[in-house]
Amino acid sequence: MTAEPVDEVLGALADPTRRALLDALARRGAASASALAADLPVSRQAIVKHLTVLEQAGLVSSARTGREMRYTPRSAPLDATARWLADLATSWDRRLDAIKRAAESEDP
Amino acid sequence: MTAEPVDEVLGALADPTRRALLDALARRGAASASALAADLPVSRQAIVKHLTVLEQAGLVSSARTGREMRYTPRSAPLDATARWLADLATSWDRRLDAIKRAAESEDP
DNA sequence: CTGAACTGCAACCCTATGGTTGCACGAGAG
DNA sequence: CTCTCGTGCAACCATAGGGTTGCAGTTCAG
Repeated sequence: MTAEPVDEVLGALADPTRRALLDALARRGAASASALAADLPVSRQAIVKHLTVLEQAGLVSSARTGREMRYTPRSAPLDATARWLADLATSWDRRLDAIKRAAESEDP
Repeated sequence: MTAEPVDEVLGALADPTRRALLDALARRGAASASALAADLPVSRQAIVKHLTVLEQAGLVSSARTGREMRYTPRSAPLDATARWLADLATSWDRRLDAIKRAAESEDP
């Protein structure tokens, strides 16, 4: 049912290290795994793993230049997920409102 | 740095079972753990654990009526998180744009 | 009063996953 | 040509966390 990209985005965003990584990436604009490893308190390998997850979620894109692997943040999935959340919120509100109104018109 | 509620909301939303649980809850408007256990393919105890996580994230509120514990979905954290994500997206865009412009005015 | 319906606590299992280290390989820099 | 930098792969460790079962305690229904 929810095979949509939102799954992966939420999963990716759930990890604090990954969020810090995205933050560092956005600050630099684009960077390699080794460069990012200098910023964060984890090994380069850990960062590579996180970047893989983020890329699968569409939150970063990778491009090789020579021996370097450059990662760039992608905002589109963020926007999509934000809309998804907002829609879900209004959907809840509508439903709860309907239920409340139904109860009011029956009880008293 | 990110001790904000967004942390917990993202973490809570990352789990598919939890999302299904929220969906069932929104559909019913409000329900007890036992009632929800009938809908989902997991034990009541598992559901209780999930509800605890969701409540800590502010996504549901609980109220006891007699021997029943009734849970209600809360949309506010969803909206807040949606706004957070949207803001983050625009922040990225601004930054990347600035970097790109800077590169253009220097290189050629 | 007795039994059924729900909740709450605790002990446990097991897999997913965040993290590490070590090594081998391709590509520039000198 | 050689040295070094950065990547990629693989094995491995340890904890968090999703899930279960069992049991004791409340609160309502008959």
